[in-house]
Amino acid sequence: MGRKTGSHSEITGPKIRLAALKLFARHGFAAVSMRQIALDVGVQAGALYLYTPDKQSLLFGLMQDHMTGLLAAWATQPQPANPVDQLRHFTEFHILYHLDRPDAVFVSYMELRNLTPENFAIIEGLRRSYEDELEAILKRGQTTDVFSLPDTKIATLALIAMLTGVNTWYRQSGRLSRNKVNAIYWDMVRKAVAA
Amino acid sequence: MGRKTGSHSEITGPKIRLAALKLFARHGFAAVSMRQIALDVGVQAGALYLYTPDKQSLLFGLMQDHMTGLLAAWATQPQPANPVDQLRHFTEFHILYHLDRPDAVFVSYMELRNLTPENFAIIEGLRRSYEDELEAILKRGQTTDVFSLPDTKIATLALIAMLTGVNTWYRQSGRLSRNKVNAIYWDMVRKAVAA
DNA sequence: GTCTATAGGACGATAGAC
DNA sequence: GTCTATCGTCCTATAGAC
Repeated sequence: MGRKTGSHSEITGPKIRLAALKLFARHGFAAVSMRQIALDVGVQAGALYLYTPDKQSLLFGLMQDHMTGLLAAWATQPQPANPVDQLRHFTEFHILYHLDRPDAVFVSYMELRNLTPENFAIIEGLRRSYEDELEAILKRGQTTDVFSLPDTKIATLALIAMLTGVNTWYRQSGRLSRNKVNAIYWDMVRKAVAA
Repeated sequence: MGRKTGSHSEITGPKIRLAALKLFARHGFAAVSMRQIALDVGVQAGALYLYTPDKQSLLFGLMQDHMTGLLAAWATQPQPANPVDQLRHFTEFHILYHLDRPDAVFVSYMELRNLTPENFAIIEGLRRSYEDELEAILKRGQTTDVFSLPDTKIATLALIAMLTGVNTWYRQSGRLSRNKVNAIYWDMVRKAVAA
């Protein structure tokens, strides 16, 4: 209660990261001050620098963790036998993973231009790795003639853009369950790539 | 050359808007200062306020002009007879119009959160109007059984997200012509909504 | 119409007390 | 580990000279 000072950093680091993610998603990296983050956490601005060397590193860490977490989660997914099932699994995985982390997704897509060139290159590499996972599925289906695509790379980007778009309109209180959303998008994805 | 002062505002207004659009797209609204815009235009910061009451109005004007321009351009397009041709025409129109205005598109999609609530409501209304144009096409095709969609509203949002995604990767110097891009996307759009 | 100058405040980051 | 206090810089917006 009245405790104004003392050592209670148990979870200050994570709290800072969570507050920064929320505020960056809501107002944008450049529009959020270190003082606002500190206020949200309940510490003074100077205390933030015990946990991050600067504001840029805070942003980069959030984006890097999101992308590596996404890749790691996909890597542990079971791999169905045929390309159609693989694509369905990717579609559902992508939608659910992204719906679960709207702030991290938003920040990772919107704040790329606020990264230093070095940090930008790293995040772009991780994003490319994720795109390659989907493109590999499309290529396999193309080879076995279950998919028909004029350009697998562009199809990859088009599908990811379409699927990630869910985050711009989905609301938990809306008329559609997550399963229903999955079904609607899978119907379009399946047909879009079909032979 | 040496002219440092005097009256030469002939095109200062448009120059300010163009510079602001470029800088907002590149660095983000919150990260760009009025001084940077003035430097880019070649005037002092104070002079900007002859053309805009404040920074917020500058942003809002850019976004409003983009959205009203988009709606006006679509309104003048010829309307093909059947839903399939209408959808193909919308697909090509959307891709080309957006590829021609990457900065305005980027700002209009990324800076929504930097609008005041009143301005946000206006831009959202314009965006909704544009979405309604596409949904009307999908509904007509659904009625005549040439399209089969579980949910026309979500299909609308999914298609627009997919098409607008072109702007994230297209480069004029790339391997694909705009016509080829149109063809690739139309192939996927056509199949995605097909009965 | 544009300039110079500035008011008034917020910013990122650091230093030193506790 | 957190605080208070502060440095030096930058910000938006305005006032008044030309």
